[in-house]
Amino acid sequence: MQTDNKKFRIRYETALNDAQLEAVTQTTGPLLVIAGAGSGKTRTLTYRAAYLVEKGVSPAAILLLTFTRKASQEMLRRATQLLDDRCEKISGGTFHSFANATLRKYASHIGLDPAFGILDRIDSENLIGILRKEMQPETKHRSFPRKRTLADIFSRAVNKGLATEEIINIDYPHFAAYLEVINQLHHSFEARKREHHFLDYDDLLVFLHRLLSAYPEIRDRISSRYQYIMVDEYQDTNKIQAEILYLLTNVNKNIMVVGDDAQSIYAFRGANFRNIIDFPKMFPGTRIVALEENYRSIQAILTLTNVIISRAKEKYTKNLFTRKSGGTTPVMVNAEDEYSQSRFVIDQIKNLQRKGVALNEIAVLFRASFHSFDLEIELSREGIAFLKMGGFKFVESAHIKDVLAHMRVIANVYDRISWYRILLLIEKIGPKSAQKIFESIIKEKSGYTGLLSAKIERIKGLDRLIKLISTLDTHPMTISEMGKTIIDYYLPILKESYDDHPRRARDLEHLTEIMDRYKSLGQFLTDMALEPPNISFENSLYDGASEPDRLILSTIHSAKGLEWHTVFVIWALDGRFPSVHTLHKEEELEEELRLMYVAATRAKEKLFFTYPGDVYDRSTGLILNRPSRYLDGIADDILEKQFEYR
DNA sequence: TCACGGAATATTTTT
DNA sequence: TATTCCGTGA
Repeated sequence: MQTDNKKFRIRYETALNDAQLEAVTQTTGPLLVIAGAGSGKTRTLTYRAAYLVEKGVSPAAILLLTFTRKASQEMLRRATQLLDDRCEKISGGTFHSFANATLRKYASHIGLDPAFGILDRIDSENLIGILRKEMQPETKHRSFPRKRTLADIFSRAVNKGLATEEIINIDYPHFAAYLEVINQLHHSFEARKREHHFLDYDDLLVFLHRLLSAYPEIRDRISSRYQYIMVDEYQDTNKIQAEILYLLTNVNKNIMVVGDDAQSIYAFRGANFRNIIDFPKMFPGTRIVALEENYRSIQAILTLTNVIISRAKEKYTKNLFTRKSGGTTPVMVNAEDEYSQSRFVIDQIKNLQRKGVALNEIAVLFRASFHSFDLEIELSREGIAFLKMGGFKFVESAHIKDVLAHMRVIANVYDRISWYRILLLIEKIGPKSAQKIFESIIKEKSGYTGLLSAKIERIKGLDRLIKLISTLDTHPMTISEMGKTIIDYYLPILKESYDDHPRRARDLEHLTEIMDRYKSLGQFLTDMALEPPNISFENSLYDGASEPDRLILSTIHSAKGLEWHTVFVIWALDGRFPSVHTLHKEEELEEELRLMYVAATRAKEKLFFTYPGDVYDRSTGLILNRPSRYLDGIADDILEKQFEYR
C-alpha cells in the first residue's frame, strides 16, 4: 500500500483491515465509505485524521463534521492519543456548530448581525405562539394547528427543501384550508427572527448555504482553507447539508463521507438516506469502499440483525460478517404487563452483575423517552444507579430556560421572547403588560430605563426585576456570578411555581457549575442552544448521578454509534414500536425498521427484546399484544422466545 | 387585564 | 396523560 514504514509512526497496515486501510490512505478525491454497523467506522475516521496530519497536512486544513459534538471530540481525542496533540487542532463539530462559527465570521457580508442569537426549538415555538395570537381571528379556530405543529411544518419545509404548501399537502392535509394563514404566519415568523437578529437551527444551515452560494469569493476562501473534509453519519444528513458540502468542496474535492443507509433514522428531521446513494452522482469519480467486517457482535446477534434488515423494502445489500462465535441466542420475552417487563429487566441485570458485567456495560433502549418511566421507578426502588440519555433535555426544562432568559436579555436587549418569558413569571403581569413593557424597552434601548418608564402601576415583582437588571447592567461580573445573582432573584419564583422546587434548585446549582467553564456570555448562550449536555432532565434529579458505574437508559436515537455488552430493547410491542401512528405510512414504517436494526446492532454479547402483552391503546381503542412486526415470526433458533408472567 | 378551571387535542425521535 | 387553549369571573 501507499504507507511507508520509514515515514510513518503509526503502523496503519497492522491496525486496520484492508478496506479500512484503503479508506484511510485514499485521501485525494471524493470517497464514499459504506460502513456497516460495528465495522470500525470511528476507528477508520480516527486513523484517517491521524494519517492526514502525519502526512504533513495542517490540522487547520482538516474539517471533521459529525452528528454530535461529543463524537468529534472523542475522535480527535483518540487521534491525539495515536499520534500527537496536533490532532487537537483539527476543526471538528456538527454542521450546526460549523455554520454558527462561519456565519459569525462572515455575518456582515450577508447583512447579519455577528452577535446573532440562536433560538432553540422551544424558543421558536414560543415565538410562533406569540405571532399566532397576534394574527387572530383567523388563527382562533379550534382546529388551527398548534404552535408545535406549526414549528414542525416550517422546519420540515426547510430541511426537505420544499414549500410549506407541499408539506401541508403531503403530511398535514387536514390543515389545507388554513394554508394561506399558515403561510402568512410563516412569513411573519421569518420576519420577526430577522428583525431581532435571531437564527433558529434551520436558519443556520440556510444562511450558510446562502453565504456559500451567493458569494463565490467567500466560498472559495473557505473551500481552499479546508483541504480535507470528512463527514460522519452521512445517511442522516439532509438535502441542504449535502449542498453545503458540495459548495465547500468547490476548490478541493478531497471529501470523504461515511455512512450506512441501513442506519438512517432521522428522516423525520428531513434527513434523506438517498444522499448516500446520490453521493457518487454529486461527486463524479467517487471511489467506494465498503466496511463489512463487524467487530462488535457475536455471530448469533449478527444473524438476527441480518434477518431484521432483510425485511427492509429498499436496501443496499451489504455482507456483514464477524469472526466472533459462541455466546447465546438473542431472546424475545413476552411479559405479562409493564411491571413484569421492568422486573424481568432488573432480574437479568442483577444476574449479569453477579457474573461480573459492569452496569455501564448494560443498556436499556426504547423507542420513546416515556417508555422507560416504569422501569425508572423500579430501578430507583432497587437502588440501581442509571443515566438516562435523550428525551426531554436538561436545558429544555422550564426552570433552566427561565434563568437563561434573564441572561439573554443582558446579552441582547431586543430579545422579545426572553423578555416575555421573564415578565410573565411575575405575578400580575400577563401578555398585555409584557407587550407594553417590551415596547418601552425597545424605545429606550435599555432594559433598565425601559422597565422604569413603562407606564405600569407599581407591582412588587417588577420592582425586584428592575433591581436585578440594574445590578447586572452596572456591575461587571463573571458568567457564574451573573448566574448566581439571577438564581437568587429567581428562587422565590421557583418556589411559588413548582412543588418539586428543591430538585429544580439543584439543577440550577448544576447550571452554575457549567457556567464556570465560560468567559463569554455570548459563547455560553450559543453553546446552551447548540451543544447542550445531552443528559435527560429527569436524570439530573436522581441522587445516583454522581455514581460512575451506571446503567444506561437511552432512546435509540441517542444510542447511535454506541455499543454495550448487553442490550435490552423494551416495549418491542407492535403498536408501540412501530407506533400505531405510523402503521399506515409506509416510509415511516421503513424508518422504524431501521431504528429496530440500530437498536439490535448495539449489542456485543447479549440481546433481549421485551414486550408486555394486552396493552390498551387509548388513541385507537386497540388491544396491543403482538411482538413488534420486525421481530415477529423469526425462527426460535435465531430468536428464542420466553414468557415472564408473575 | 389576569388567574383559573374546564375542555379539546395530539401523542416519538433531535441539531 | 399531559399540555395547550379558550372562556369566565374577579
